[in-house]
Amino acid sequence: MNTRERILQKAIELFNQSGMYNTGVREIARSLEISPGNLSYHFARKEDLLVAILDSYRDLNDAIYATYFEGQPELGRYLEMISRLLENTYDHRGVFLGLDELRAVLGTEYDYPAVEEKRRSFLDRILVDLEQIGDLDFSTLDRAFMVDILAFFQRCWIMEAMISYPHLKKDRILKRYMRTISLHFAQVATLQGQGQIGMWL
Amino acid sequence: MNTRERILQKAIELFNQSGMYNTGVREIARSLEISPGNLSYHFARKEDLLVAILDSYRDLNDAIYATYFEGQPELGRYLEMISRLLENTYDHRGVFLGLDELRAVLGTEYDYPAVEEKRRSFLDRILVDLEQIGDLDFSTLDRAFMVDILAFFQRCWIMEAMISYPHLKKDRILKRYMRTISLHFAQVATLQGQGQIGMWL
DNA sequence: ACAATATTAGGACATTGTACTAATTCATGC
DNA sequence: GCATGAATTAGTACAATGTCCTAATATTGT
Repeated sequence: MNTRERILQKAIELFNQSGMYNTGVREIARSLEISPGNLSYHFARKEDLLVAILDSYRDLNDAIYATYFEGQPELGRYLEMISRLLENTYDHRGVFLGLDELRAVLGTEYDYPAVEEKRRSFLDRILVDLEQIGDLDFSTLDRAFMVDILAFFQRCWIMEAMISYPHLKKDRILKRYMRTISLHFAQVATLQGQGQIGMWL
Repeated sequence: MNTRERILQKAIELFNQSGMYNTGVREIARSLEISPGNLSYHFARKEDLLVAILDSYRDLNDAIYATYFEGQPELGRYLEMISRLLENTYDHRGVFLGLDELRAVLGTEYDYPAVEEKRRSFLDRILVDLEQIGDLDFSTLDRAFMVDILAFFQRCWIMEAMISYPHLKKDRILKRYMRTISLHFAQVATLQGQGQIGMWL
């Protein structure tokens, strides 16, 4: 692991621990036993660290989606994928709490609308497939509204989690929010689909 | 308006504009034409500003709830109240984006779990009333789950709004999220209730 | 081996939040 | 009317921060 990667790893760790604003670049450098100037060489601005972490987050997310799309559509598999997405978000939670900086970066270095659009189109495609194989049924609830709900949930849950349940362990938090999202799916699941939800409730 | 109130007002304005972390105490002082020392006298730490803004937010929220509870329960009145709650949140949005600081303050000066618990109990009480008068029907969707959904929404919408739609005007944003919440109510509204939702869609 | 490039260390700089002191204003007693 | 004490204000000092610059060292390619 080269220096750049070590810095990134440590930044993620410290940001998750105490937040972006409470973690100084000197603290990152000190805990890696490198000089501030060295850190500054690899990441000129603190913002660059944030962008790099966001990239890492997005790459892992993409890989998780890719694995799902390789196999057959199935509600059970989809929920499993969501749980991996939530875990990835949790592991990068530090950057999602520095909203002030995040806002500054979005729209410049990081193309957030594109990420958002991809998320929505993936969601829609997945729901269509799940309806086709008979796991879901959108006769009582508009599919577009379901996409809205899910997209909103996936964007925001980590913020609520860190504010409302900062003391809970990772497992408990993930379990809690997987339960919530499963309840949403229970609303639109067919009998066939219901069978694949039970384990998350 | 005394100096303390002027500072508070300006802090809310500047925090909303550029976020907590991008607004220095000297900038607040300069735009009020007072000395940094004077500001430091009224608010020793920047955190104290945040706490004061949160207090202002909570007081206005309480007043809005109080007005609703003075009258008769009705879905239309409730939605109107929600729109006022959303507006109040929007007007204090600056502090909700400084999540790092927010987390530090919550649990010490500001009793967030209490606020949260109050919100949930109010929500539950309101939904019970609306079911009783025949505007809502919770035979298909658990009322507790509806409380979860609404509480989650009210906590998080402003963060999504500032990240996803930073360019939109206040009116458009409020309209958008009132539509979303109305769609949630449409799921559990009786025919009698449906009539009071239309104007928000 | 040497030249060119990449990496590292150390420190300078402006800016930040905060703390301190002295000056000024204000309110309240007589 | 004025003296006294408290409240408010201004100005500045301080440590810590993010950023930048320069010189030294390590690495690479030929």
